[in-house]
Amino acid sequence: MRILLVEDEIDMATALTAALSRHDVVVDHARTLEIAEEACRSGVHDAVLLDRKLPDGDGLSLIPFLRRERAGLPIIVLSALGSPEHRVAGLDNGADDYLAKPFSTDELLARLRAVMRRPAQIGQNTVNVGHLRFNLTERQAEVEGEPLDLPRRELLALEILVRRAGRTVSRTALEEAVYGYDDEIASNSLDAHISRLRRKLSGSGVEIHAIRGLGYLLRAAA
Amino acid sequence: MRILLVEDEIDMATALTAALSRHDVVVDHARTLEIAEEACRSGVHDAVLLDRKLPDGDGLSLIPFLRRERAGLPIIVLSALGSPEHRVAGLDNGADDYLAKPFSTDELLARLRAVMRRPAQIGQNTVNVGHLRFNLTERQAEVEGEPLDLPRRELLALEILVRRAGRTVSRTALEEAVYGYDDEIASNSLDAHISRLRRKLSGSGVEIHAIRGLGYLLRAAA
DNA sequence: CGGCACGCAATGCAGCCGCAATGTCTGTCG
DNA sequence: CGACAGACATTGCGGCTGCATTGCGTGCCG
Repeated sequence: MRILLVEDEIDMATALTAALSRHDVVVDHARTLEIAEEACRSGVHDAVLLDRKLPDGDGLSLIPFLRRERAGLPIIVLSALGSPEHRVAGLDNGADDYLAKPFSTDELLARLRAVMRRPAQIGQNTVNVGHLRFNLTERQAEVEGEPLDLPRRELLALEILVRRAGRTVSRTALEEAVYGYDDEIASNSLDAHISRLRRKLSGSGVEIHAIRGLGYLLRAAA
Repeated sequence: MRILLVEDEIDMATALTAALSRHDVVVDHARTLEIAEEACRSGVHDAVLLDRKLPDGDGLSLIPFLRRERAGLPIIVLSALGSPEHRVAGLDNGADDYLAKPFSTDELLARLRAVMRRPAQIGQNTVNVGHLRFNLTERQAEVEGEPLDLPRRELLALEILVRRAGRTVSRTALEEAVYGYDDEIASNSLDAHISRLRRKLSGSGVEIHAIRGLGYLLRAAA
């Protein structure tokens, strides 16, 4: 686990870093909003711990940026401003949790864990099923790190199946995704693509089931 | 928004219900773990507020059940036990947030909002009966997490039975749902589907009763 | 021109489902 | 109380539909 700590007081930062390190959390430290923005761009962090009183503004003002950059990134506000009004402000500005200083390190860690265990890969653009990983933005599939080159139609079919992994996808929905609206296909060529996909996915821990009369369904192999 | 409040102190419960109602939150109140379990099965709630000291045990013991029943359902623990150790215990038992009494209603509401805006609870339009879970939007049945693949007609029959779980469904209503309006069936094939369904549902804690002359009824096994 | 993608058709196959035969139960009536 | 009738349960069979797979031919691209 690697987190970004946005905090200007050095003592606080070093103490927190030490405490978190003892629990195998890697901490990157940013002293200002500006540095934090920069650090966040790397996209390597699993969560953000955010102080409010910073040299260049209120920590809360960073949240919209974080949400735009990395929707779903857990954000916990750490602040000496601990009144209910402050807490509400923090949460309603988009933070996932708000912890008033002083706090116990154990509680911080527990809240980190709580916030991290929510359904991770939503808002994130890669989906894992079995040993298959599918990057939705780059439209790239890989099996156990090995990139899997697929022809266009098969890729499109796999994409929609993966997007709705574990749920049945109707045949028409698949056809729409694979062929688009323009050219309608009057044969079983979709079945052919599925067939080839299956072969290429054998051994990836992923199965494509046919639900007779309803469509197809992709899921992790039993 | 509709939430389940698990709390045994009547004063606390009524005060909370009143406060939440003013913000358009519908509150269902359960006084014990047992009642809470039952209420949760309906699957209508968007979040759970959980007290710890309950007549029949620690509220935390309900969390595994909730997670099994409705993964991703937001859970906020409300407790007079407010030490860091207690908080850590609550969070590490699977709660999404932990709020020590006394707390401000505004903060509770803010935390509710925070916890609810997390990856839009995947359209969980799902009904639980016994160990059977039926996802109405995806038309997918599963028993204790294990997906249950059903052929079309059986699935349609199960769907309408589940939608009206605990109430009898007339034979004609079933036929309409299963066969549609077009082709009328002149035999007992519906009975056959029910029969096969029953076999596949054996051990799922669900029974399909025949109400002689009236129709069928699905409910949790005794 | 060689390779790849893909539409298409042919063939094979599995399983769903309608159907009917037979069994079981319940309520009613003589 | 016994017998019958009607309703539901269960099971096997078979046809037919819909999916799987493969091979071929065409067109696109390098």
